[in-house]
Amino acid sequence: MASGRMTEAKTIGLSGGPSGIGSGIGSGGSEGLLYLTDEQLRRGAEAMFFAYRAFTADPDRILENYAYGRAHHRAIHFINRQPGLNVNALLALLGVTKQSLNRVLRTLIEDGLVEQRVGRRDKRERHLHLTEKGAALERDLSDAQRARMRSAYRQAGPAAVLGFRQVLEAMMDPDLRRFYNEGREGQP
Amino acid sequence: MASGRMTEAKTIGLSGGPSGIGSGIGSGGSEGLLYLTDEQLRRGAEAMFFAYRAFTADPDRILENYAYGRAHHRAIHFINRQPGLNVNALLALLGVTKQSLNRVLRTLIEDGLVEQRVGRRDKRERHLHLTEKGAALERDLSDAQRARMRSAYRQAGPAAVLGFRQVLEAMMDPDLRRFYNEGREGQP
DNA sequence: AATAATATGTCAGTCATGTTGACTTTCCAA
DNA sequence: TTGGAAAGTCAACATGACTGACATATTATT
Repeated sequence: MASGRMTEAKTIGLSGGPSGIGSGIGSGGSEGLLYLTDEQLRRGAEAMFFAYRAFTADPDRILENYAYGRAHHRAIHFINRQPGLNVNALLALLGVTKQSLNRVLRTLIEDGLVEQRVGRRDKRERHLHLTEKGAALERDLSDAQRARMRSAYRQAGPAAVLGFRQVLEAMMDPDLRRFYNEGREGQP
Repeated sequence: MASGRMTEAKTIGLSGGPSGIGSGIGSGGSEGLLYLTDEQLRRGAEAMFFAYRAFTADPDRILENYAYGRAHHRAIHFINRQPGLNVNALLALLGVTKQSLNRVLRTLIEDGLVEQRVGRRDKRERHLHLTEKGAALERDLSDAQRARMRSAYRQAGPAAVLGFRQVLEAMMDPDLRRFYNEGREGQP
């Protein structure tokens, strides 16, 4: 029982009217910059919120059947993406403390989803790998997540997808953007 | 002290090499659907994760100075967006239980950021409004968030922004998409 | 060889935010 | 007048963050 989402929670059904907050933009000139108005940006933020919720909902549902949560999913994702990475690297990607990661990692190792290998060059390091069992869960989770992504990509089309990724990339912290783009400088 | 993020947490500094997971796509024909490969979709998911983290980081930093967290931000956002909405409507937008919302809402009301007005037609309903103080915090928070969004939008350009929003919209749950689009069927 | 620094792991305590379940009060509507 | 809806509350609990302190290997430096 990891999450246990949405049982008492209400489903939608609004009532009120519109609001009208949006206003001018700081940086002068009217050269077709309507997409930069406060209102447009507020809408973008709201879209991020709603989309992210949907984006995490499918894997969360799967995780409920295990004793795992979103934190486990993230760890599994990055270990799958970069097999053999060490704990510090994973820590940096996840942006949490080692105490927090440790709890997650311990259960994954105990349950035989993740394997630690002592570093050859530096024996202090533990290199992380998914076991076959771990890889199986990873596939389950990312299949579920990809299903929604694929459907959204299809609906929006390749040009939109390109823009989607450009904006997301521009939003990231530079260090993470670097990691995100690792080994594929060519493709946009 | 709401969040208290990033003090012990590490900064980036990776080591390992690339992985190479991506594979074929389920749905046959090679009609320029390279953007739908598993690897591309995995990358999209990762981009969502990194971008969302950056997206919430700025308001989180502001919230640290108050006794508030992200949950308060979300409540304030929607009350600002749709002044006068009732508790049930807010519940549906946030997707949490009323007990969970209540805790947040109570502190916001006690601290004088949110005002409840008894419904005129239905006196059971409480319509929620931001006070001047609440509106001030909302501006602070959304200014911070918008700064990053604006910068990302500028870097990516109007065409990318259009695509960005199309993909996010396609990812949302239908009910929330309806709310998201409320009162602006015209504009894309 | 001794010492410092690094990588990892762990214990203990706290906090924010989510959850269930049970129950009350107020009020609308059939 | 009675049933149900909207709101609010109490209590208990889970998860995943956090801090601080400390232990153990192992590598790097002096």
